[in-house]
Amino acid sequence: MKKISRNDLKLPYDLYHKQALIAQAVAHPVRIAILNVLRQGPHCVQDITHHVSKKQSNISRHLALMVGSGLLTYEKKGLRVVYMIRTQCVLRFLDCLSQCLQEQIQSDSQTLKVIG
Amino acid sequence: MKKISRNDLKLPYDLYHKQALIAQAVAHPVRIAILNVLRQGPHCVQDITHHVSKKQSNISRHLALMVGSGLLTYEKKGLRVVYMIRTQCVLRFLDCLSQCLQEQIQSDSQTLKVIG
DNA sequence: TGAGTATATTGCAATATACTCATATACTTA
DNA sequence: TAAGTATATGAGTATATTGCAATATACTCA
Repeated sequence: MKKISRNDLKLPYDLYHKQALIAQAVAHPVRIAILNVLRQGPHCVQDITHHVSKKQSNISRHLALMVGSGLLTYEKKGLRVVYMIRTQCVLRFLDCLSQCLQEQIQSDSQTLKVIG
Repeated sequence: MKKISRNDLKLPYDLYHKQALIAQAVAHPVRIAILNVLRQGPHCVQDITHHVSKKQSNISRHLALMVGSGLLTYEKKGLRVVYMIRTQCVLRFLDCLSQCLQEQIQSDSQTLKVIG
């Protein structure tokens, strides 16, 4: 996830790199679980940790990563830090993933039919 | 829908894992570049390699990964192996990434306005 | 101020990923 | 069959990611 090539792909490659960072930020089961919690509304770390049932330090790391990638934002409320989804696109993204799975399953069963 | 006691996320977690695999398969600049080539239509490895300007072995591995994740499929045509996008969702996925970037930029400039 | 709570960060160890070179495989055609 | 071409793969190395335990930081309230 580094090196940039020299020719006509230089411009798009930079764009692709940014897009990859976003996809990467979603590409982990724990992070998807977190996003599905936050989809219901803002939650503090404690609540998220409880829902996802992973260690707090672990959750904290994943949250920091997603903030860094621009997927999430947060507000400090006293002791609590309340995380929330930053842009609508993240939700579309999740829906897109669901649809992908669906389509793959359909495509698979199609293949099965053809094979017999 | 029965209720699960302690680890209520165990079931979805399996789903999230599968979704993460799909996101992961897209989460690399070279793979996004490849997808944008294949979006124009089926291409053989040679062509893709030329467009993306990376080593053939490297491209080959990325292709194999995306086939494994169900994003791509291929047909052997003599010496050539022609790769193509398997399901429409992949294209929506790419569009979604573009939109994400756009929204993030908008959100950023919004923040700038508020601050300064 | 000090105890208590929520969150973030650090230092590992284990594992996964990416890249490259060299080589193997599969196919075509002279 | 031999030579040539397109693609895939093995092996080695470098780097990134993940999870956990321990610790640090930040905040609240008595």
